[in-house]
Amino acid sequence: MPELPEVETYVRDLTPLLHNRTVTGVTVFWPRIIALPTVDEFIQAMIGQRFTSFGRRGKYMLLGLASGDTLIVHLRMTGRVTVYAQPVVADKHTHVVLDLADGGQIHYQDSRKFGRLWLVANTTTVLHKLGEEPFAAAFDVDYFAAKVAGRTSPIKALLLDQAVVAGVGNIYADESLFRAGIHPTRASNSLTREELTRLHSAIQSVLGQAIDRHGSSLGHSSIQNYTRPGGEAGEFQGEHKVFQRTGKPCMHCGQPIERIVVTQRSTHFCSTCQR
DNA sequence: ATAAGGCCCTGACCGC
DNA sequence: TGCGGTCAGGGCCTTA
Repeated sequence: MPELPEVETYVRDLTPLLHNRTVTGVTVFWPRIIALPTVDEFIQAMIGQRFTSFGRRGKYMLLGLASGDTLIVHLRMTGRVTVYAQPVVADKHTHVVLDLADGGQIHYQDSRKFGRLWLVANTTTVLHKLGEEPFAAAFDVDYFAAKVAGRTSPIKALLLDQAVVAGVGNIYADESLFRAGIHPTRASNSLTREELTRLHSAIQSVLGQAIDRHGSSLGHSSIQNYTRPGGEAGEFQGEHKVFQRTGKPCMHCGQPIERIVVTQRSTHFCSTCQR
């Protein structure tokens, strides 16, 4: 599942592959993938566009175009973007193909069809509800404490709320809570200032380390498993302390890692180390 | 205002 | 070998 570190890796890998390349044709096989504007408008507006800048906000990729518009891509669960040097036959999971002026192609593939593309003049149209970026100066302990204040839902649910902090998903929520020593079902407003400080720090350090290791590649299927745009696996799965380690010994205390469901999401933790 | 549940999708997995 | 049923999961929407 692409979360912040995986999306950041994607953007960094795509930058040299797409910089200054121009779109000359667009084919949409599954119209629902195009969130904005209409499919016909998307096709017309993308033709002739040149990629000029590359960024990320939360789990959204921001591909800036010479016109000033931005192509926003959210991979959700199973989205992939692959850049080919020559035209390639679209497979059953390819939903959008962009032809490039030099004969190359960009394929958007997504077995679950949850991902979306937007073409917008102003990115706030799509991003306005997001909370702070985890590495922004504005994401300090005071901001975090203010967002948590008065919230009774489990702290795990707050970490997954993109309006609190942008980019944390199921993997990095569990890993952050373990590193901070906090039980995932704790009521958010029961955390002390010291615990919030530990959790804030854990979020930044886990995400930073995961970016350095190009994200986490998990699962068994080549379709479901996240890989970088060039097909390489990430390396951070080897650093996971709890995520998908149910029944295995805690690396800190040796007790088996437990799995529960918190707000409809599988949650992994050590009941000895996390209180 | 927050919180909880449904929805979109389909590959993987399980039991028979 | 095949079939039906269940599950996972991000973010948005609806309902309480």
